[in-house]
Amino acid sequence: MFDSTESLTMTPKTMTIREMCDAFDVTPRTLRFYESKELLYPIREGQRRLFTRRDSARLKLILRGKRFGFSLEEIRQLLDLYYVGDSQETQLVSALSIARERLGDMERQRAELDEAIDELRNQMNLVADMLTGRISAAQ
Amino acid sequence: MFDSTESLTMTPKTMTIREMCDAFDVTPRTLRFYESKELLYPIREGQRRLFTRRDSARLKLILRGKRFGFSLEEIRQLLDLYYVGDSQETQLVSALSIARERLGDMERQRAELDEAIDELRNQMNLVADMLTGRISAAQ
DNA sequence: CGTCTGGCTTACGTAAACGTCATCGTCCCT
DNA sequence: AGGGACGATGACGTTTACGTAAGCCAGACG
Repeated sequence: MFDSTESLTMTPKTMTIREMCDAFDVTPRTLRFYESKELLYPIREGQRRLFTRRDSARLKLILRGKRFGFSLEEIRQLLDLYYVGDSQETQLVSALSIARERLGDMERQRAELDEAIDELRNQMNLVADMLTGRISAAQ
Repeated sequence: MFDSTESLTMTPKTMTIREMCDAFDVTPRTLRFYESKELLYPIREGQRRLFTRRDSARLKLILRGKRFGFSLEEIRQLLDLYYVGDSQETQLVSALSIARERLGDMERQRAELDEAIDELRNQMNLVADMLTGRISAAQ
C-alpha cells in the first residue's frame, strides 16, 4: 500500500550527495564545502546528507553567480532573497538592498560585456584580415 | 630648444609606476606582479620601470577581463591578439582560436546574464510586494 | 562473515592573486 | 652630509575555493 521501506524519510525527491554531484557536475567536497559556508542546508538521514529541491535551486543560483564572478560570500547574501521561508522582515529588507547593488553590478557588467564583445570581434576581424594578407600590420 | 633634461629617455607619454597606479587604481605590487606574469612589459630607465601606452592599453584589457571572471592566464593568451607587433603568424592563428573560445564564453555569459537579471528583478519585486503586504508569503 | 560501496569527519595541501614587510639603491633638496 | 620620497628586489603571509588523503561507519551482498 505504502512504500515498503521502513523509514519514513522518503519525502518527495531528495537526492544523495552523489546524485547531486552528477546532476550539477560538482564534487562531494564542493557540496560539503558549500554547506560549511551555509550556502546549502541538506537535511540528515542519520549521518548522511539528503539534498532537497531547495538545495538544488540554491546550487543552481550559486553556480550561476560564480560564473558571473561573484564570491561565495556575495552569493550567500543574495540567496537569502530566494526561498524566504522564515526570514525576518529586517533580513529581507537588507537582502533587498544587497540585491539592488548586485543588480547594478550585473547591469554594468552587461553593458561592459557588450562593448568588450564588439571590440573583440573587431580585433579578430582585423587580425584575420592581416593573416589573409588583405591589410598590412598597423601596429 | 629641446627638453632641458639631459636624459633622452623622455619618449612621448611613458608613466612611472605611481602614475599608473593612480590612473588605474591598482597597487605597485599588482603591476610588478603582472609584469612577472608577462602581462605587461614596462621598459627600464636604469632600475625604474616606465610604462608605455601599450602597457596602459593592456592593463585596461586586463582589468576588464578580470571583471568578466577570466583568469590572468586566459587574459594573457588573449592579449597576444591585441598589439600584434612582432608576433609570428602561427601565434596569431592560435590567438585567434583562443579568441573564438573566449568570444563564445562572453556571448554565453551575456545570454545568461540577461536571464539572471530578469530573474533577480522578478524576485526583488516579489519580495518587495511581500514586504508591502500585498501578497502573502508563498514559500 | 568478510568485504565492498558510499558516505562521514578531520586535517593538511594547493593554486591564484595579490598584501605586507624588510632591506637596499638613488635622486633631490637644504 | 643628512634625510625624505620614490622605487626595486626578495621573501614570507593571506584569502578564496576547493583538492586530497587518512581513517571511521553502516548498509548491502555473495
